[in-house]
Amino acid sequence: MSIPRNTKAKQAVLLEISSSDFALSQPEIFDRVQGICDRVTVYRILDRLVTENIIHKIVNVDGTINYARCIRCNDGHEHAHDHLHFSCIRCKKIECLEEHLIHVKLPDAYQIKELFLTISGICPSCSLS
Amino acid sequence: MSIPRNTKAKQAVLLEISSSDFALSQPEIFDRVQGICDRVTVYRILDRLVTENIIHKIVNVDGTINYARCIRCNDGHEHAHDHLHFSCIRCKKIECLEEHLIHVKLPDAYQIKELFLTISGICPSCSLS
DNA sequence: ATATTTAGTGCAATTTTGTTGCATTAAGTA
DNA sequence: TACTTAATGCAACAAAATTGCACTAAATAT
Repeated sequence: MSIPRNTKAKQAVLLEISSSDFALSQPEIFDRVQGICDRVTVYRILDRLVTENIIHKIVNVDGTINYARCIRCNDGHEHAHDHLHFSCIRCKKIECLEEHLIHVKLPDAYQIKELFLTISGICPSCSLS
Repeated sequence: MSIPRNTKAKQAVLLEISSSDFALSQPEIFDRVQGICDRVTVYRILDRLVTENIIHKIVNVDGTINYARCIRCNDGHEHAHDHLHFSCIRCKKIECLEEHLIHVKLPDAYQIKELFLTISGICPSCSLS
């Protein structure tokens, strides 16, 4: 297995994801690192960060893919994604609600790898306006 | 509001979805009704079937969108999607596990509309091989 | 500090997926 | 059988993601 390098583009992408309080899509990330690198590079960096267990991939209820830094991903260890995501249908933002862990019991024949619970609705800040 | 018509293409699409025991993607559906109608027509039929509450849209953990006939959708009534989907990472099939209903309590500021719980892993038939 | 190795990048081309406009067709009803 | 308009086909377009390949630059060794 190859040794990952800490490039300027990778740092910039990770910084944007880390400093956002909601999950970002590839176009949003590319927009925020404008000038730093190519569009294709953003795709490749995101793929690598996911396989390195540094960020995780969240699919919105409309099918758009978003990326967020997972609190428990910081150590780069293998882990299960077993918490809740809230997907606002108004502002389209996705929040990780880490405190809500999920436990589901299925028949033994099912080998569970990850849990993805996404709740769609109106988020608190959109509820106000 | 316009009155939906029961066209040959619509029937064919619905038949494929109904007779499959796992959720199908647009390309898979188009493949199975090959010759019956255009690619664009399949997109439009799927959209209509979703708004008519006859089928429902499930987003896979890899972002691909799949369509399935929901047991409780048969009457065409408005309803919440609050059951579990199992997404096999090997065969890529999605199963609806209707018997597992989910109840989550969030702070009042969150207005919940729909719940999407998708569990990824290896399905029983892939476990055997 | 310089050379070496190869992970990472940029660019162009391509593929896949989904959308839109408009003329034509056909399902349901009168 | 004629009429209304929902639905379709086709072509063009747009967006999103992927691939190949030559080139660049991190990280390490010298």
